[in-house]
Amino acid sequence: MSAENMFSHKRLPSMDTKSKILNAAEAAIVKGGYGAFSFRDIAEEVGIKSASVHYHYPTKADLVVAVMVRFTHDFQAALPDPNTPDFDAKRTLNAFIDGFRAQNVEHHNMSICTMLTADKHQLSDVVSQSLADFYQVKLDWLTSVFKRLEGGTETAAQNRAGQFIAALHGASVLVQATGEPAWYEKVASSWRQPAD
Amino acid sequence: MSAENMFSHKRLPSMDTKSKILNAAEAAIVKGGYGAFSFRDIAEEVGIKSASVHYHYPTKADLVVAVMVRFTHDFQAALPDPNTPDFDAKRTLNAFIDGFRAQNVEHHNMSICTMLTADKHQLSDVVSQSLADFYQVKLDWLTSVFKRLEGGTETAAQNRAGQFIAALHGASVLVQATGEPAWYEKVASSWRQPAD
DNA sequence: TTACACCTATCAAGTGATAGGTAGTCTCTC
DNA sequence: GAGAGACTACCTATCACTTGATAGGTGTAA
Repeated sequence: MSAENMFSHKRLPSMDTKSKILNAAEAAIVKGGYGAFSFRDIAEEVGIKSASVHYHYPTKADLVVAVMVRFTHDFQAALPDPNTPDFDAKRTLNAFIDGFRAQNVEHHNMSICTMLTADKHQLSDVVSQSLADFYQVKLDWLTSVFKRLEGGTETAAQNRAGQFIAALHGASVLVQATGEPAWYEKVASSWRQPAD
Repeated sequence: MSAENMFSHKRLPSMDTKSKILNAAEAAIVKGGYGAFSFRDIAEEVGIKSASVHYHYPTKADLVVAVMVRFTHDFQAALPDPNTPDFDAKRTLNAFIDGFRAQNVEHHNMSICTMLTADKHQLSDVVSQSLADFYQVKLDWLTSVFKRLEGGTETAAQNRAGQFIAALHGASVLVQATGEPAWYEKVASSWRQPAD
């Protein structure tokens, strides 16, 4: 999978109900977090009744876990493998920066993981775990990328991965809070890799 | 005001009702955001009835704006002036990093501004504005600090301020999401200033 | 006939907000 | 200095509404 496709795992308009529910829930979480959407909101978006949403996902925790599991899976599937000979670390990192902006900043949103993290105190353990799992996947992959990019120890690469994630997430907070999308590039620019 | 006191604007235990309400609301927002607390929660915390909270702050928007206005005011009052001769930029920046950790990370919370930013889609305009105002105060001050610290153009210092804020906020997201407080220092370490 | 995917109807709990009452205190006037 | 009025800071009670969740019915397809 090419680096440009990392964030472009779009869904087709016509899908089964379960997927439509997950799509609606994912969009709702991105927009307002865990507490800001209801089963009725999701139901209306999908075109069914709220009881039918409960049929597919009995509780809200079930629903949100399912969203995070799918999100993590799709995210992971879209990432190029840093352990292949033709892996281009610089291009991949730049593509990641662009992808993050395209998915979050340009849609005037924060990432689904930042939103759920903010709501962590009201999440059940299963949901918290699915969130932590996603961050682990992301951190592990970025650690490999930075190891390819800069060499050094595992710990050093891990720290760089954390700093990188923090920068992008923090940048999207800044954009949201100030309403000035330009902040994203100002923050991300220090992480952009020059072309060979 | 010394750099060490930037984040230590603590309230005394006995205060008037209005302040108690603001204290309770601030703590509640930090814990769960805009949607995760009710007038009844605040009332119980303060020891009055919910109608009495409405007496002091008619609507939820009024209450949250008051919280942010007080927070911004106290924050601003606690910042040392970067335009004095004896201003120590290095020490101030390190103290800021420590203060941010003490107030947020060590309490297993994210900052009140990150929380409200995540809820931005459900905030009324006045609340959004009070949030944006706070970020402006913070960015302006940090811009001055970085100008003292590194020199360069206004724009360069502004970018550095944004990168710095993003790093700290992103770090606290990472800490919350993973449950590993160590991430804060790993991210913040790259911003720490060596002693003279 | 059985499983599936929906539905209607309803529940108890919690929400922000309002109306209107009450005790205490302050201030002005005679 | 006593009484009247107004103001303050609470209260009880209630409103309309939304929430997550459940029970139980309906149609359809294998």
